[in-house]
Amino acid sequence: MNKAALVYQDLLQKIDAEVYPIGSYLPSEHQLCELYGISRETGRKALATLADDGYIQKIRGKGSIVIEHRQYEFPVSGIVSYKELAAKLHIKTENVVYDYQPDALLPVADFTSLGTELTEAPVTAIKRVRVINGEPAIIDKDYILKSVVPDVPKRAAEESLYAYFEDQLGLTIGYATKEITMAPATEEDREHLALNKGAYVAIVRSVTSLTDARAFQYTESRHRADRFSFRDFARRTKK
Amino acid sequence: MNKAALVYQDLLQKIDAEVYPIGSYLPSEHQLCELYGISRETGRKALATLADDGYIQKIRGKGSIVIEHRQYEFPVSGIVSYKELAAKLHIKTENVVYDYQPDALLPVADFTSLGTELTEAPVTAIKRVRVINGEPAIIDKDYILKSVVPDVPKRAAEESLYAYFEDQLGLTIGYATKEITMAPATEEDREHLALNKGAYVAIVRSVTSLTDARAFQYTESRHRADRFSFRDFARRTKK
DNA sequence: GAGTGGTCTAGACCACCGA
DNA sequence: CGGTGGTCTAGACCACTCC
Repeated sequence: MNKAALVYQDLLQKIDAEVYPIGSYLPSEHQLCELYGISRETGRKALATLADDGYIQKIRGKGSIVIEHRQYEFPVSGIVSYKELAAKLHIKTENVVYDYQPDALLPVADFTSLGTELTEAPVTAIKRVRVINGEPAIIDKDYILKSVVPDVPKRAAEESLYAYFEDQLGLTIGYATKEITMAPATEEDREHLALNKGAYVAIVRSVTSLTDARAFQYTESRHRADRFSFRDFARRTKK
Repeated sequence: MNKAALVYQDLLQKIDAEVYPIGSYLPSEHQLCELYGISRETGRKALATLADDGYIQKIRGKGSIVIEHRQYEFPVSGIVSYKELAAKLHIKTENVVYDYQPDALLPVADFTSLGTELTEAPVTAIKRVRVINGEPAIIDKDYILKSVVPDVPKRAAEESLYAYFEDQLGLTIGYATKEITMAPATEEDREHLALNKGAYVAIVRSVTSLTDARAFQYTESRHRADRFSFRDFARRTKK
């Protein structure tokens, strides 16, 4: 880990432990240099990351004040493995794979010099129900490009896909785009999520890419409306 | 505007104009120094912002590749004034204020050394319907602390609250936290959004703060489910 | 080996805040 | 006025990619 990340970790831990409670100021940038034996720009990088993540607000002429920050929450936020979240929140969870197709096809948009083009790409298709504390809460439909991950064992889907990609295959997840919409529950939703007619579901569609910018996974998550919650922290961009 | 922001703007404009199309590489950091007459760290800051915003992916040893990025979308994304968005998207929009209380009270969580405490704070309370292309789409309920903004003219609510805060009062918006949930439409929702019984609404609750970390506005937006869409770009955080 | 991005430094000048 | 953060520089060393 680099110096800036170490300072970030240390400050964050001290914020959580209320060494620096909400409303108080962190040490000044000059003080951080002395405290950690770093240059000012390095300390500033740590502070910038804390600000990006919503933990502090920097105020010119005054200092960096600790602000109320978002908590870890369930179940949609950034790119965190479902299993990682469940472990952090001490939630009993289980994945039930109810459809597994190791050789499926998915229409994929290709960016060519002439524009977008639709082609069919070989994927592994997996449908799972996330059972939280004994109740079915989410349906996940995953489509994983075989050109990047040739084989996804059913066992990996029952455990954690992310752990399989990162720990077993050594892939590094880079970024994802997500879209949240909502719609009336379908027959399939009602069956697997134990919903009544007229119920709604929140739908989260996401495309996940590696750090080398290869998109390799498309996911559609369908959440019970009464269990769905999403939190976001946003900064005002200068005009 | 600072140099990094200028370079950011210029690169972004060239990405939009497909001078650097999706899948191509931006000039290297060394080349950026010569092109813009800047130091490397300044160029890196511009690139880092582009990466944060989801326009490029930096690949060590190779360069900065342009990736498919999220478009401007309606109606919830970052902190952008509703009016700003509508103008950018060329949408005909109108705000109908159907409730205006210049002297209301709102329970507010106070962070004291002993923990959180609930107190009642004087606010201006405003309820509006956002009419998009002639159809009511969103209810906004705004509560603005009188300790920060003593007076909110009804006229400002009909135009743009953000424009009033920033342009008229000289306040600078810093950041906001948002939470998205969904629930069955209430009687009030059905009346103002022209919904049937059994319909659902998406609810976006947000707290907005200034750059000096003073929270001053609480907003609850209730969206027609069939019109609601939210997009997000997230990077995988290193473990 | 040449070129790329990743990290870090030491120092400079500026703008803002508060006493 | 001293202390704070905001910006920018020129240079160094490293890790990685590709030929």
